[in-house]
Amino acid sequence: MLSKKTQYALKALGYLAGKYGQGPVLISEIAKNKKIPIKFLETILLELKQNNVLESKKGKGGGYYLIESPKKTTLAQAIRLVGGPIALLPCVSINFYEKCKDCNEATCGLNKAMLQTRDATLKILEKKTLSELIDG
Amino acid sequence: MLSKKTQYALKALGYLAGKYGQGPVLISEIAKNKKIPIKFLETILLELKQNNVLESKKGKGGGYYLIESPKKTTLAQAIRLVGGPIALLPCVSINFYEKCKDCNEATCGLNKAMLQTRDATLKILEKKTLSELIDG
DNA sequence: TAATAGTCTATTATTTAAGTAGACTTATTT
DNA sequence: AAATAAGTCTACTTAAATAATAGACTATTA
Repeated sequence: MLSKKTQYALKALGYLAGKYGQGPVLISEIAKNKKIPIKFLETILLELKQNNVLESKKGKGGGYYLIESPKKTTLAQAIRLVGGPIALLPCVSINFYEKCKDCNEATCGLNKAMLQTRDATLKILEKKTLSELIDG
Repeated sequence: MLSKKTQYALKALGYLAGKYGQGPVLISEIAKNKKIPIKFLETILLELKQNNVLESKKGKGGGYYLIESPKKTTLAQAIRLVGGPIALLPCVSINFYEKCKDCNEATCGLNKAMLQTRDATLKILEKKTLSELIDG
């Protein structure tokens, strides 16, 4: 299961995808529409900005907005940006890999099963983009 | 990512699958071989017993063992038994379903994407059984 | 220069993971 | 049959990670 943080990030990105090209969007607007705790959302958006997905503008008329077209970012990329592993186990994670303490990956049946599910999941998440998160 | 508890449960079940039909196995033996904190493992095995997957025998010569052949339990079932959701979001989980606060599932693109990944994952995990977790 | 809106730092709450202590049960030994 | 050893079972405590809150600070616009 994705963490709350990752879920909120995807929701927020989806909302911003729907407003792409229309200028900055207020944090408070995103929070209200997507029912996300505003202070938590602040830190998430800031992190997405530091990862060069979003840009922000301060002061009146400010807010956050997508730097690139929603079609340029895949869901797999978006999930990883906020620290969300996609694999079900660390030993089959590409970006959050950790070796198992107890098993030999070459012979471990669990590793094999989880590798297959990871590949199946990635096949989908690497095809879909933020543009598919737009409502309607 | 599966919780530690779920990961440990799968490891332990795999170990017991390899010893199926050979009588009770000590908690301490499983813990040592699978590098699982023994007290944490105790509670996990107890839960699996209460869910009618394992049986135990107390006293000297005691321990835990699988009730049924390893081929009878799928990985999907095993993961769910110890409270591990398989889906990436609550709104697409079969056993841990929760409605989203902010979206209409019929039109939500995120919901749709996550449904697809869940189905792809289940397709694999419902075919594999505990017997495939046996080492070697 | 006043109001607006993002940025940063610190703190609190909740959940999950791990560890500890001891009671209870069964089987073996004498 | 009683004592003891080997094991599970129950309750409680601590630690770490995740989630949520509060408030001061900085930049921008009008």
